[in-house]
Amino acid sequence: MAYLKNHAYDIDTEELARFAKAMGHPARISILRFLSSLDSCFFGDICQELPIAKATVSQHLTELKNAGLIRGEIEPPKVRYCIDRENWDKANEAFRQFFANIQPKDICCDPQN
Amino acid sequence: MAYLKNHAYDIDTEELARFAKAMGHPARISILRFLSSLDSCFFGDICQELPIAKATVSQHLTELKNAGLIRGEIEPPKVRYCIDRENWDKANEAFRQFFANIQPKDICCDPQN
DNA sequence: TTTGTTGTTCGCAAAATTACGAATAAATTT
DNA sequence: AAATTTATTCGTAATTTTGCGAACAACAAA
Repeated sequence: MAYLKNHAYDIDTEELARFAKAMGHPARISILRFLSSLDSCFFGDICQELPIAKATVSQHLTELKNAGLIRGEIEPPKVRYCIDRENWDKANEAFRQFFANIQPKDICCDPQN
Repeated sequence: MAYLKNHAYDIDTEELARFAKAMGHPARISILRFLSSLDSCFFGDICQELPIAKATVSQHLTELKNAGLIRGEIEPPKVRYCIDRENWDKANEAFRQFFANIQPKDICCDPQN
């Protein structure tokens, strides 16, 4: 549901959430792992790696494209996909910073620490 | 929708996707940022930070708990929340490895590189 | 021109997500 | 005992997500 106020969360938070959301499904993690393990490949190659129908794979690819994590270019009659380097690095940095910002361990409340 | 086959994706992929999914909403990123900036705090403190109703905050906290990223313990009549260090580190490492596994830049297909 | 290959889009259904106010539960305070 | 504080749960609604098969579009090959 869309918020009435527009900038309810700050830009960095929204961006990190968008990257995380795009990665929030095992099929999409699989696609990203596969694509990041090679230079590029065709839709059909990705399809073979996954236990789901091609229509569904296509949907997941669209979501990853919308999040900026991958690119696709038509090479008739095929479509070549690859990681979008620029945004991949951006996402990497966003996650890195996010996790790095935690308080030092010795002053955390958690009784198990 | 649940898959018919059980182990359709490997464990690491499922785990990373679960962490990512939990982080896939700006309210939950905000909660995690807030909690990781201090040792611990009460539900009410978190609520004040967010532009949504307390019932919704409670739901988001439950999701973060289910993903293992936070903990909550009752201190009547309040509830104290904090980051789950163990799983936080696990998630950090999972994301770090995920992004690190990409092929070197010079052999990627992307024409913009 | 017909046929085949490749991948997206359409139409649909089931389930999950996000959100809220009201009701509830649990404990303390008055 | 009644009232207050704190946070969760319930009930409900709107939207999004996930998934599939069938239909479609675009191009190549026969």
